[in-house]
Amino acid sequence: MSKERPTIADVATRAGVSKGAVSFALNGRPGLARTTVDRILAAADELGWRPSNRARSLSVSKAFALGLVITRDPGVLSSDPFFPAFIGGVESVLAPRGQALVLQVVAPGEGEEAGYRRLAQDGRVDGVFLSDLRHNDPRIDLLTSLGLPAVTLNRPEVPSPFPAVCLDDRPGTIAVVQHLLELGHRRIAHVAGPQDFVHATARTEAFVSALAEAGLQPAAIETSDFTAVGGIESTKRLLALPDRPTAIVYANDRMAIAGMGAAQQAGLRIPDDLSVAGFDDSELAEFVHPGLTTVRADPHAFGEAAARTLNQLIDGDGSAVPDVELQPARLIIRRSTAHLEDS
Amino acid sequence: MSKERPTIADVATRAGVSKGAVSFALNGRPGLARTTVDRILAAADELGWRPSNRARSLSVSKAFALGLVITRDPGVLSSDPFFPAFIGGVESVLAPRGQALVLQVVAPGEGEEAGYRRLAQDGRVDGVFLSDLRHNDPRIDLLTSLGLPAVTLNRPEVPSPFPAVCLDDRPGTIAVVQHLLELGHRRIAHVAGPQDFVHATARTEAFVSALAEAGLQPAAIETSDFTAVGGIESTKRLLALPDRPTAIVYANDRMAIAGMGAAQQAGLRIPDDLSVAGFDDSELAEFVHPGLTTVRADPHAFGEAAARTLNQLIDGDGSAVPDVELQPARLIIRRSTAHLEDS
DNA sequence: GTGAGCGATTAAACCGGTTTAAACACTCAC
DNA sequence: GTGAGTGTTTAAACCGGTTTAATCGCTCAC
Repeated sequence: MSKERPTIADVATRAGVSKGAVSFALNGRPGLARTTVDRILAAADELGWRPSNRARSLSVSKAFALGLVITRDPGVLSSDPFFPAFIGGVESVLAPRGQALVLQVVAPGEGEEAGYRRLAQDGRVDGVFLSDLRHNDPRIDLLTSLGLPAVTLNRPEVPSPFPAVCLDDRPGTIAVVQHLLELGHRRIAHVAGPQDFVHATARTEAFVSALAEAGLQPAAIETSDFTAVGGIESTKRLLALPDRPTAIVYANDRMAIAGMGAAQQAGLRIPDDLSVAGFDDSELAEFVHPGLTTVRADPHAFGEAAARTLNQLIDGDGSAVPDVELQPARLIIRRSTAHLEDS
Repeated sequence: MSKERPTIADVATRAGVSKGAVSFALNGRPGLARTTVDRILAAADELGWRPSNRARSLSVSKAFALGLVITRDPGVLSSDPFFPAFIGGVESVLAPRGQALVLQVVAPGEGEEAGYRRLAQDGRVDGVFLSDLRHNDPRIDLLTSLGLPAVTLNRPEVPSPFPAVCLDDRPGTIAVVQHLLELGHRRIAHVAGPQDFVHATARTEAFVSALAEAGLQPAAIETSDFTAVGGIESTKRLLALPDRPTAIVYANDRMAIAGMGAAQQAGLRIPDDLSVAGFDDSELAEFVHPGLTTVRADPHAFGEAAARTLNQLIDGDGSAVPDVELQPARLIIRRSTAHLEDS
């Protein structure tokens, strides 16, 4: 019993055919007699043979892997509820197909471009996910010039050569604002994410337009950075305003939870003195005190759809792959938002 | 200007030598005249040639990649502060060496073994990180039989064929207990992680022995699951005890933050009525209200050390690779722990 | 009986590197 | 002038698959 794994030649010998025949049988190509195919598959089975990924990679010039470059500060990435679930969704598509996921975490600015370049030039992956899409995202041109297929998570405003998989954040944000309006709030502020991100501006615009719909202006808009520290600083500034807002809509849960902490620290009761809403429905949102009203998307489904779409693009014949529109995020009402107490 | 990337043959032609010579020059093998090496390297440079990973992989039977299988429920993985930073540390070692990181997220129980098996049989990786080490971890035998090199994060109690990279959680836990003792607490409870995890029992044992040192018994020990829901349930049970504990030490921040929420919900003030401590120093720990006293490790350094050690093992000549002991976790005191108010 | 036509099969080239063994050029000793 | 020895270089095999072009064995038509 040899320890070496069998090669295609071993299978060929055992089945009494040539290497080529085994390859044909394995890939289900026509031109082989049914009986021969069966004999070959049986022989492969008995030997426990599985084709070598490396050899296949070399001869067909494919990596059988997809890439994800996460451009974030590791500190910021911590406790981000999106990626783990997204990756889970991606894996659920890749695993049955025998594909792998290659992950890169790079700090913003430094090394992002190099990261994609390495992935492409080393032939590590057959395509990549473009997450955290930015306005005029330079990565689109970069990937085009590298010839690396990609799928964008959400849609860039300029026409892009890549299919987009979209999860619309606006309905959720609009629902938050309407919820607060129904509770009687009129001075509503927003703590936004960095405005170079497409999803951040989408939330901000939805916030503004939902208010406009009701004939109102934002009490204030703070542009922050999705981090806890950022959330706190913005919250402090908002609370120091002469006409303090009665409700704050945060662009993510992390800023919301941190902001809630800051408000409580400042002696405000939530939701009595201040209503707070987040975005993401991260695990802790339900369990902080008070439970955070927020917006829930489905990052797992996002990952599945993105992986499927990217594979379509890679396997396809060059014809356009249609964009995918996912179920939009929806409002989850908890205890951090309440009826406005008349002052 | 052709679009095809140059191959080693192109370089050889341009430098007027054979393929073999180019290979020798690139890998810095002796036996080539210095002038020839220079000429070859110059030619490679002019053509912008980089050796094909796929071809190299096939001929040297290496993947130039490491694998990480995360066995967790995607929901539980969310907001885990360890992995993003750990992965960041790993990448910082892999990137300069041109290695990639292959990630797999599998749900507990189902598919874990298959995950490692795939990684090994497909030859995707040259070694893996064994995280979330369990007692009598079946993965150790599995990997041994698969012939896949590995590094364990923390040390299994039975002798293992793999080097271990360890970050001792005990000093941090002991420091928490001592801190609470100094504050006058005597009825201290513990919410532990699942006791099949090595790091979970390490924290529990440290908790018990630190109390024993002071001649005390734990007020209670709840075995939970590291999740927010679990933390809440355990907290409720602890608060319902006839002799309610005055302080609770949680095995991670997530349970601590959720537990704090539950206690507040129940009308308790923290830290006046109940002191609370966590473990991890996740991003939110500093910013929830009140700020969470916790224990900070350095997952980034953990990742670096693990990657370096795994590479040593892979590149090595079969001689044993020494274990690595990292700087232990240390106490971060915030507002959630306070002097015991005499009742 | 011969050649065309067709399905089944195979030999060999190929992907792009690494590696081994042999060949080569050159100096030096005898 | 020959042989041994040394330092360079190369041809060719190899890794394990895929793919192309050629071959083989048949049947069938004329």
